[in-house]
Amino acid sequence: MINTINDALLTLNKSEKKVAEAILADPESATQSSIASLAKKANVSEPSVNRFCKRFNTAGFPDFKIQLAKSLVSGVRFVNRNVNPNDNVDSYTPKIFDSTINDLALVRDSIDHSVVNHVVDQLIQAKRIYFFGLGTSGAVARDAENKFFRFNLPVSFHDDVLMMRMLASTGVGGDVFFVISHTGRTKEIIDIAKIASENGATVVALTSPDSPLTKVSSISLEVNVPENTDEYMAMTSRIVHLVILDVLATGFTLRRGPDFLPHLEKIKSSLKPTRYEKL
Amino acid sequence: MINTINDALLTLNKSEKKVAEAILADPESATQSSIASLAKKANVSEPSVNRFCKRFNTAGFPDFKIQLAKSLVSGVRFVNRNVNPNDNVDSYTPKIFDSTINDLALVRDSIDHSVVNHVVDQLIQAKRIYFFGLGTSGAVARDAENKFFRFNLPVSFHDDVLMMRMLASTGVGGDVFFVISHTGRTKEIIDIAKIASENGATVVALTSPDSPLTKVSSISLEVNVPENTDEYMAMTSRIVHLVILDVLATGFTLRRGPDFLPHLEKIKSSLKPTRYEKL
DNA sequence: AGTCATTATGTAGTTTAATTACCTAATAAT
DNA sequence: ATTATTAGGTAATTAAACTACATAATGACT
Repeated sequence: MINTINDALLTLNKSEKKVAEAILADPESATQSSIASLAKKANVSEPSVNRFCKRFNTAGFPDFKIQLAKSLVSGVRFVNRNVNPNDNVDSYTPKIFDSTINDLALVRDSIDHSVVNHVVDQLIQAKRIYFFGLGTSGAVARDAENKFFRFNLPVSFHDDVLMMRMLASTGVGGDVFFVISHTGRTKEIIDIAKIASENGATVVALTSPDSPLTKVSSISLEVNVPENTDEYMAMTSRIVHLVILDVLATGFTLRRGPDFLPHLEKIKSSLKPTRYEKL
Repeated sequence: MINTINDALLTLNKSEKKVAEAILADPESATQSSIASLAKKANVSEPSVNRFCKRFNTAGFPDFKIQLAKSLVSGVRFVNRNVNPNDNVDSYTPKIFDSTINDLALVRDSIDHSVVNHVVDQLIQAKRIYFFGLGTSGAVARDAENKFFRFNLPVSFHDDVLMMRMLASTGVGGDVFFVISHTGRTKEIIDIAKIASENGATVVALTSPDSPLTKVSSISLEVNVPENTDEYMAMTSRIVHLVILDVLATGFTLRRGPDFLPHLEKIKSSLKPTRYEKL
């Protein structure tokens, strides 16, 4: 809801914009105020508030309040301010969390489930899976390896472009090259994806929409995370990527069916002797 | 809310009980109906509904509806949070996102800011930073390296216990060993932290509360993420760890002050030639 | 630049919803 | 059985929300 309002900000009229800003400034209190008090706060008339509500496919103000209240529950909180030089621990800590949560919620609501399903199809059929990533995405690829090796099939991650290139050139049908790149514009990575693709291997891209990487891939999981314009704010795309890999791993496990669970349990319990018992 | 109403059922009057039952029969529709229609449905008068609402510490019927609506959102998400064998893409995808978001929101609201600040203190003073982690936490450590090397000080990550042990044994004051472990019970890791600590180095732990690791560390960032009991659900602690490292990096950048920003910009732009231009 | 069309916004009135005050019925205790 | 007390409903009041209409602002086309 908050995101919807935020997105609509530019398309709104002057007074509707005022209403939007009044709500965004303190969404929680908006859910508890009357149409009159909100109108006053936004310096507009009551019907303007009412029209604003109807614009967002709600029956009216009370219904809007309920929708808004609901949307606030999920832990998603709106961040209208970026981290700035005057922030202290108490202010920047929740900001970082909120912006991450916000991005996750955005992707949760926009991700194409059919593509997810299609990628799971490919992974299930794979004879071998390679996770490729550079820099930050290298850490994501590493995490993916750690997750997917549990499925009892040859999995590896690589963050060395020469290695990637060699592997891509020896790729065959049945191999899945899972290429992770935030920008999708890294030349080396695109080259490598192209080589793998030309060899008949399946190339799955986890990247941003309409990037050059998507054009040389068999399937693309396109994630639209707003670029961080300010220097202080962290890059959240890698977190979103990790969660998407969790989703894929879950889809994979479900496809494998319940007979597969003992195998996972075995891996889990293999670590027991390395740890101190819980009291 | 639903549970509260359910619990109160026995203590309620006859007509209030009718109201309660009418709401429990279809809570979702209750949030969308007027006091009149709900009264009619429960075969009571409107003031009875109103009295019912006030009994639950709400301002009145509209406020009650909002509270109820809120509780339904979180309730539904919480109860159905676990992935089960009957889930399909459309159901497991938002579940994974939601559980991650929930955990992030929990930690956001519970993390001790003074500890965060203290850790930033230590990192700022560090002559050298080592990030240690095994398995999944290895990927987190790797990501941390990628983030902190930008601060122009010697940073490395390690996922090899022998290497860690050797580095810990040569640790001195001014070194910060940043040890990441979800459980905080891995014997090797605890040994290593102890060695580093005994050598006078600073040991920062990113782990779960009251774990053995916290006892051998100088400072502990304690993260309480519910253990994943079911086999399907992914481990979200590593995501929380990554966000906490984002928070620390942000704190670090802010401490360094605005004079440091050009340095970060330099690193950022160094990657330009590796990428295709954005159209 | 002026006129007309269109959209935006506010005012006032109407309707609907919610609350309060009060009264009657039911229950329980003496 | 009578009275105190609580429960519950009716009706009146108040407040909130919505609608219809009027005016203002904007923009397009002479």
